[in-house]
Amino acid sequence: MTDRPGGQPTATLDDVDRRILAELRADGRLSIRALAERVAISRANAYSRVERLTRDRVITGFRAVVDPAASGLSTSAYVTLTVRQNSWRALRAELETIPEVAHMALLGGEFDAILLVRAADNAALRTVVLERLQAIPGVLGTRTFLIFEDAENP
Amino acid sequence: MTDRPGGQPTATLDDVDRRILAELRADGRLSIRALAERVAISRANAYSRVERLTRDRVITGFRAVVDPAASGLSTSAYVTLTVRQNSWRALRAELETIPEVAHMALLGGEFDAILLVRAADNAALRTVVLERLQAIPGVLGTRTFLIFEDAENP
DNA sequence: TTTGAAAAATAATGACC
DNA sequence: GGTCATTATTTTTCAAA
Repeated sequence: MTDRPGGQPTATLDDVDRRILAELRADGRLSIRALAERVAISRANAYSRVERLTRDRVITGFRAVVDPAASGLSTSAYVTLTVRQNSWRALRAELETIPEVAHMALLGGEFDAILLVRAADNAALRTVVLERLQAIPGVLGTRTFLIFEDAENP
Repeated sequence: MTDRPGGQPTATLDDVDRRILAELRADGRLSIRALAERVAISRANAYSRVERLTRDRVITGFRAVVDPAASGLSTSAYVTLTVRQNSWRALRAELETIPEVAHMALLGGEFDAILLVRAADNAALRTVVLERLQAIPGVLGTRTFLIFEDAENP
């Protein structure tokens, strides 16, 4: 059995665990009662499994999903980065200070990294790209792809 | 005041609303009590505001965040699509049937669309790209960018 | 909007099978 | 793992200011 960076052993999830995760991804506010009923296990079992999954960092959090447009973020874009070094840690730390960066990924291939950026409007997007991203040491270039429409799967 | 597709009027969010959204994005399981305390409003006020934000679809759901790697999805990639027509609705409907597609976006620029794909392993990713995505009518080509590491912001 | 009160549901724990 | 019982919290609604 291998270990993950967090130190917890890589749990082997059984079918019940997977069903619990599916239910909680669909509705993170399910009560333990309702969860246990849907997965057809006891409340105590549901309780201990959710606790274990949370402790082992399989479940990393519970979040409200907010509609970006409805909450004032009307412009979204994917921005690819070409960077000089392999200092992903430093780059990531830098990117985490930019609230408009919703998701970041280190890539293989033509682009070194790609960012999902959500901003209030085109001007704010422009500011993020030109004044924040291109100001980061090591960032050699950016390309911006405006998002016309997007959706999560579920 | 404009209307959004859903039919609800575009709510003008005040500062209290924004603080509520920030708290619930950080912890979607905050009790109304704790939320009211953190935002420094009454329970009744917190209750009615969360209800309104949910009714107006500013809050679109509550989800558990599951670590893809820890839950058995060890390979992630961004896959760009070049598509023939502008039938985004049909394409989107097709993509929604592929569970490995976590996020999809219709783009402007060199690529027509981009997908965040999370699969069990490289073989599963290959199957998704070659047998599911390239089998969709109208999809002319794909490019796959493997993700070495990724993170949400918060 | 706030505060207080109160009923119903749920969380959380422990004892025991 | 499951079941039962118990206590603490929270939700949810209502009334009053």
